Amino acid sequence: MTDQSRPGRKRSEQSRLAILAATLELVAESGYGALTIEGIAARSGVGKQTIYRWWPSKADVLLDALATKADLQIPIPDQGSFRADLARFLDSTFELGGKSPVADTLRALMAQAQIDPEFGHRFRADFLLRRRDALGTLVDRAGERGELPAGVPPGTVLDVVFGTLWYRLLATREPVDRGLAGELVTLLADHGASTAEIR
Amino acid sequence: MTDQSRPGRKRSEQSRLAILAATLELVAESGYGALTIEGIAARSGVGKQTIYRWWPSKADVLLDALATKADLQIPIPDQGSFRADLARFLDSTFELGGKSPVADTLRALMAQAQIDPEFGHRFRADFLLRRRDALGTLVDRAGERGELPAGVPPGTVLDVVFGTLWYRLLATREPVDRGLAGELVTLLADHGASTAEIR
Amino acid sequence: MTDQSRPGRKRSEQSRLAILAATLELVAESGYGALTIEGIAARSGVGKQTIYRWWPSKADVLLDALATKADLQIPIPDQGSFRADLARFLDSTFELGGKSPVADTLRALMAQAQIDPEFGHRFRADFLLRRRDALGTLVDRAGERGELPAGVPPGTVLDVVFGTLWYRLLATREPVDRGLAGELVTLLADHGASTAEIR
Amino acid sequence: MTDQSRPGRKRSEQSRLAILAATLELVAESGYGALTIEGIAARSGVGKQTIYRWWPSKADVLLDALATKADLQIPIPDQGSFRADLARFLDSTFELGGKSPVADTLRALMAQAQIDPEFGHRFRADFLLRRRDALGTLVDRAGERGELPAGVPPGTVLDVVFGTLWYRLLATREPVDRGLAGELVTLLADHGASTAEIR
DNA sequence: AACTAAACGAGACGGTACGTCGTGTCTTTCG
DNA sequence: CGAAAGACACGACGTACCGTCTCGTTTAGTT
Repeated sequence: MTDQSRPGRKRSEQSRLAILAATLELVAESGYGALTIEGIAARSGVGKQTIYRWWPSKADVLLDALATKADLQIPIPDQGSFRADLARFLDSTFELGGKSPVADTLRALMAQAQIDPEFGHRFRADFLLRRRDALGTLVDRAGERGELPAGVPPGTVLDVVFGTLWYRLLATREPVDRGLAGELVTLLADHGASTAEIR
Repeated sequence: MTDQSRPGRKRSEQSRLAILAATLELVAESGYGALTIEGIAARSGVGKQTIYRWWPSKADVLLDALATKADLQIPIPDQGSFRADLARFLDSTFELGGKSPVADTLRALMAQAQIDPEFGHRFRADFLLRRRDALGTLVDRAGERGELPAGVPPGTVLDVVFGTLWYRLLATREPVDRGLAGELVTLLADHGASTAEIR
Repeated sequence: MTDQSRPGRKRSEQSRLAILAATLELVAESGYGALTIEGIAARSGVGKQTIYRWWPSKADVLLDALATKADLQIPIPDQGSFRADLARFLDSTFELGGKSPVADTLRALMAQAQIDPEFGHRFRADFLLRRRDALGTLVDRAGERGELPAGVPPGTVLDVVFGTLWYRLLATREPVDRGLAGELVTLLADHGASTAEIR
Repeated sequence: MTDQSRPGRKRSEQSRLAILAATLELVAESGYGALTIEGIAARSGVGKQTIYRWWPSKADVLLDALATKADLQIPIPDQGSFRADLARFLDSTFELGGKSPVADTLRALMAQAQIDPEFGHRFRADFLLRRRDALGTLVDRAGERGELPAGVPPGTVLDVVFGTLWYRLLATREPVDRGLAGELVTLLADHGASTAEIR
């Protein structure tokens, strides 16, 4: 398969982990703006070439570090109602991504994705789209059940949810927490329900 | 005040405009990632010091260039209903910021605001908050009239609107156009109305 | 003795020759300054370790290549007179070392001998001294016959001969040919003879 | 002329001297093989660019350092006889170039001239040819007076002198001193004279 | 009109990081 | 166990920009 046994020394898992750990440390200490390949190599006791061999940019290292450290798996709940499913999804998403170390990293990655187009493609495909698809499953189910707000396509519902989340991260820096989750649920999932009740 | 007549040569408006023009040209040609103070100085035929004298960073130059070229003024409509006001606000906002040269610049500035904290403060205060406050006026009026969705504070309405806009710019790269405007109006302004009508 | 049958795979003569051939090719194509162990290994289809195992430096590889390709044996003539012996020695020496591919290599080796002291020792002992000793035999014989210029010790005669040769190679880049050979013979071997004739 | 006043900051003489001094120190401490631009910059407290701006290679820096520190001017004696002039020329030449710090540097430069063809041209034109021309003046004068060995063109006399000097420096590492000077005078300048006296 | 003060272009400066190349070593698989 | 393949830590390369600092020049007030 991909793991075919070739001649030559194998990739050092020890170096890989040292690089990812050093990257997170450095970002935590001095911020993404001060992150350099040179610095990662020095901190992790690794040659620069070893980094360039396996990652195309420092942002990719950071994305890998984030994915390796924080398990970014997204549970896709199925509790019968969009209201409940969305609430649970937002709670676990905000729990993971709303707090300082992870939130800071996400901000930096989204920023770098704007500045470096090649990384932008990778970030969208490997990270943003995955999470979007996870929520997309919930929203599609809700659509089939008629639980979505009228006149708003499913894709736009996704944009509203993730947009609000990212806007708080990037622009207002207000907390991304249960309060916001509740308000989004109210906006997107309660209306249909209450309308139904009215009928 | 600031315009006090001091001895010495005055700031050269010609240089200022050359710098701003060169900045926009360079971003359009090669993207923000390739923008350098060195390059701006060379393109505009100006000494580097002249740039450092008047702007704290290249992102500030770009923000200035954007503000000088594109009039970023936001009309604050008042047509009696939130539905109409929001629609008009979104139309003029998307008209301005949804198209390529301006949208690219906004992306870059939002990115830089994440990476350079000092610029981040200025960008939020000088750009993001101004636009937020403009919409805030509409939303506050709507709130007094009871036109907002129940259970969603005004601030969150703002987050939803701008969040969705920015998310499309930054993450999905789907068009930010009248279609999206209509959907947001439906989501945020129709519900209360129809509810009111039902009653 | 050295050829004793030891356990393990034997040194590959094929690899050895491929390395030496690749070395000469690369020097001919791009000059000694561009010669690298990495390049030799790539060109010859050999692992770097195989080179490091058998030669202490790239200059040693080149010296080996030169010795293997061009037979650097020096005939030591004995025709009864210093004049005739020196002439023949110089002719065969210049024939071999005065022309482009060999001369270029000799220049590079002499250069490297200055920069890398360890190779310098080997180069002097294995190459320079051998040739010097060959001529030394002739000069010693001439000394016993009283054919050397008065007041010039045998060692200095050697320095004059090889010095002039090397100086043309290294500094003036003028041809090292029969003309020069004749002039050296005149300078070093004719004087005593003509003086003898005058008496 | 060349000193035309151009706009912009002037070259820093302080940096120039610090670079040249650091270069000589480093060569003296660890040898030319360990000399790096990086090291010179670090030792002299200068940016690397400042070195690259003014010298094309580290060998050029070293040549400049040698020329600036040791006055390499060559007095051209004129005492009426080749014998006396040559003796004086060799004495002052050997005095300057035969001793350790200068001799080591000369070895390195001659070596680098073989490996880097571009530096080779400069070294020959700026250093070797100058010294050769100085002695050439003496030899030409001697030629007009009939003081040169018969059958040996003036250019070859120069090759013999400098060749012997360089050969001792590069190959045998025997001292380059008054003894050698005397022997060269005997070989090249006594013969004609004594022959003349005999007649 | 002379003087002072600031902005200007040009460009050298000390730095930092870049991404690449080559070194010599080590590890793995194959013959 | 030699030899290919190739990953590794290391160090230097030469370049690009950074932000600062002279320079000599130009342009305004202020004496």
